[in-house]
Amino acid sequence: MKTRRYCDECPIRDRALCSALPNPAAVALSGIAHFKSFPVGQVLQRGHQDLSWFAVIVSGVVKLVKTLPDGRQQIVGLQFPADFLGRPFAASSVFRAEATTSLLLCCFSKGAFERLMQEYPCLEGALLRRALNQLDTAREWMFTLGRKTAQEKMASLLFLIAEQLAGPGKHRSREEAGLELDLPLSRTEMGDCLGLAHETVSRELRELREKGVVATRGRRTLILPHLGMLEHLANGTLC
Amino acid sequence: MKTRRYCDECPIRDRALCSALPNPAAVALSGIAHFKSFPVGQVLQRGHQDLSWFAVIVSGVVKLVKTLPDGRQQIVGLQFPADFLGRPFAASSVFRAEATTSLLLCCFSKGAFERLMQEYPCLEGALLRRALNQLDTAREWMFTLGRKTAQEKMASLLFLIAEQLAGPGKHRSREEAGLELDLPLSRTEMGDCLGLAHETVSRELRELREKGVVATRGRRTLILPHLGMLEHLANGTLC
DNA sequence: CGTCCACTTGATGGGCATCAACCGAAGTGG
DNA sequence: CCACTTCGGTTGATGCCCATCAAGTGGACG
Repeated sequence: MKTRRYCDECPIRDRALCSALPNPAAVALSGIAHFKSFPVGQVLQRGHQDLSWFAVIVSGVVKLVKTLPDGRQQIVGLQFPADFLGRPFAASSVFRAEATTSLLLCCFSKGAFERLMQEYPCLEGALLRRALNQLDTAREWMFTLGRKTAQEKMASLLFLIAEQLAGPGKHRSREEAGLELDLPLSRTEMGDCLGLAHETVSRELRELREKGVVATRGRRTLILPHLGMLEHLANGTLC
Repeated sequence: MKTRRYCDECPIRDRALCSALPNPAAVALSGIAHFKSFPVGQVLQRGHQDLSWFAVIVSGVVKLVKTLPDGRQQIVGLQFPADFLGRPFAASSVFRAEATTSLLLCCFSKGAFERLMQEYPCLEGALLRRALNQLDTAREWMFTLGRKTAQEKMASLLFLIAEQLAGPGKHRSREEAGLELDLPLSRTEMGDCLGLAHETVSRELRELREKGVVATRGRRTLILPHLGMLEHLANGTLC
């Protein structure tokens, strides 16, 4: 479950937090890191409970969820490989964090990480850049939630997933036959991202299939023959 | 329009960025600061255009807006006194920033501020704390947009505004007769915050008035006789 | 082979958008 | 100072998008 690894083999070495640090800080960081793996559905953090670790996602996807006592749920963040997990400067987070796929994390203990932050202030700078990017992403998503139609929402989500999982440098498939990827979310989880019912997700996915923008194989495999079209649908710049 | 002031008189001195800095950094920051005022509706930043300044809001409210070519609009952020404006580490912002009230800003030139960030790394830490709080706020709002009813949305917005404008230490009114404040937003702007039509905002406001949770005087004055009730309505923990 | 669960598909209804008319306050020009 | 315009806001009528309820399907797994 808990192992040390050499950073040289790390698949996200080029994009993760550590890549943004000058050498001494990166080496110090690697000194306190441990790899851990988790199964699908593993709860990494309960809401309003304190948090004794930080981590970087090596592979897999994590959802950040807010739930109301009456059962209403909304996914307020998706974290992909190279993203940072945890909430510096707060004992707890108000959101629940849960693995939507099997997961490999590069973990740091809260104490050790914070000591490192004091020693190497550049770490704060690197975290700031990431936090600001997350903020931009969250705000873009607020538009999606508030103003887009169900179909535009679905297209937006699929496009976002495609960008993250098969983005620059990660060609999981031959480009010609269309991009192919494994969906890291169930229909219900997609609905929770978009403020939609899972039935609506299913229906809109069918619509997209009938439009030829999307194809599916099984429940979790998605084929995107025309990313440009998908992006236009997502942004309402078509029709 | 552009004046220097002594920080001692600054009404947000206790909460703004500068208050989080050790003395030398705070003094250096004050050295590059200039006060500027702007009228209602002033556009501070066009989307996708570069940004040559940073600022802290001294008084007034700023909205961050995303607009689609077809006219759909969503307010993705509200910035209140003591909040930071600007987007470090990016030449431009994708969002438009506009004053929803008359405004007083404490401005810094981008270059001078960035030089200061290199000299005093603690500045980055202070910005990181603020960015993470903004991120939490944005994510809470994503739940509101995705899963709440129109009435809960209205209650959430009024509660958020009340917290910001009359929060800890800012008693604008006698507590007994109910909290009283000036709304910094028009009906349409409230709709743009909530993903609602302005007609719906108007109707839900009437509902809240009829429930006795809210009273109004004129178009912009809001009276909140029962903040606790409002909070419960906002969170769906009533009914 | 049977059970379970994620997913799909259909039927119905409600919440909110949209369109339209009206109102009052603030500003404008004569 | 008053008619006119403008604009933000309110209220009503209508309809559509999507939630909800319900039933059915198929794949995964014991």
